[in-house]
Amino acid sequence: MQGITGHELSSRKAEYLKYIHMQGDVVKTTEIAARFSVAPSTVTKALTEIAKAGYIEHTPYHGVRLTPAGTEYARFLLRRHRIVALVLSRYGLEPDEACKEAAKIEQCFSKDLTNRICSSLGHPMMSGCGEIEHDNCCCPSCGRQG
Amino acid sequence: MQGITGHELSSRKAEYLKYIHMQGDVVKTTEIAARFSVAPSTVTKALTEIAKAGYIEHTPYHGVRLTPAGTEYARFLLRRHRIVALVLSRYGLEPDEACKEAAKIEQCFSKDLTNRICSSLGHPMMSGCGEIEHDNCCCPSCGRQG
DNA sequence: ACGAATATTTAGACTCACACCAAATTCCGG
DNA sequence: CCGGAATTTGGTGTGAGTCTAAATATTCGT
Repeated sequence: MQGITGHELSSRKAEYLKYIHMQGDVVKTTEIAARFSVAPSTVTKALTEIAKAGYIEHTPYHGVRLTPAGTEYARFLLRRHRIVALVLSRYGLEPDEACKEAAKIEQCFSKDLTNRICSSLGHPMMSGCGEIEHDNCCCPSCGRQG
Repeated sequence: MQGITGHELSSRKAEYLKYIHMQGDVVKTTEIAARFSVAPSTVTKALTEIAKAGYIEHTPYHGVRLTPAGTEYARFLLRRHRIVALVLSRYGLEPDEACKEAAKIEQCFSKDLTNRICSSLGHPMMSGCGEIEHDNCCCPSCGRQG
């Protein structure tokens, strides 16, 4: 959690990781390919690289599963998404719009920036996108740790 | 102004365009290359493409100058930058930090999103980054037009 | 347990954006 | 008008993402 900058994975790979996290347990290549409307081979290549980065464990032909580092990273991605969506909702966007727009811009927010905003908002527990977990928030000034 | 989405130019080209706008009048290839620390040939290539998109007029060996469309686009880019910086400053970032961080994330903000935020903020006239011009704001609900 | 259908991976190729270098070209001031 | 400086051209390389076709592995039904 210390080392995360928020830019370890490209935005596409981050999306895959978030999806894997949301599905929980083992996720198959085809499932991801269908969800993102890309060829299975595209997913295999990305998965191989995400695995090389240490966020997932890839058992060829049998799917992937998050590693502890992957779980931590996915939680950060989710928290970031929700924080960004929450910010947007403060500028008049409806929850679902905020969520859609957040998905388009969240990849630009570093972990530090996310944490500063989170902190400034008083570590909110909810956004229009769902509950915000602060397990890995580690904003320097954050009292919440799990 | 009607057609701008905010994603017509890649972020790198948008930076070049903003720089050209800030310099005013004719800008030379070498000047841009020096400012961004890239080889002149890299700039020439980008300039050719920006010209093809209609935002600048490129007279080979003599530099570039914004077209009316380019001026309009650059103004949008500048307004977007300042709006984003202003938003960040509302979450505890100091003006210069807000400006730096805005530079990193602004390219993700579509014109529509920028306008919604601008509108929600009441079409502010200033940000830590400078004066915000609403000439081309054209937020549907915006009364300011120049 | 076998073979077909399905799922997955591998290999090769493409695009786009960005960058570089070296060579050719153009410009400009003495 | 000539040479140095600026610029452009042309060729290359990288990284991310995508695709197709072919190879390979798994799974399921009989």
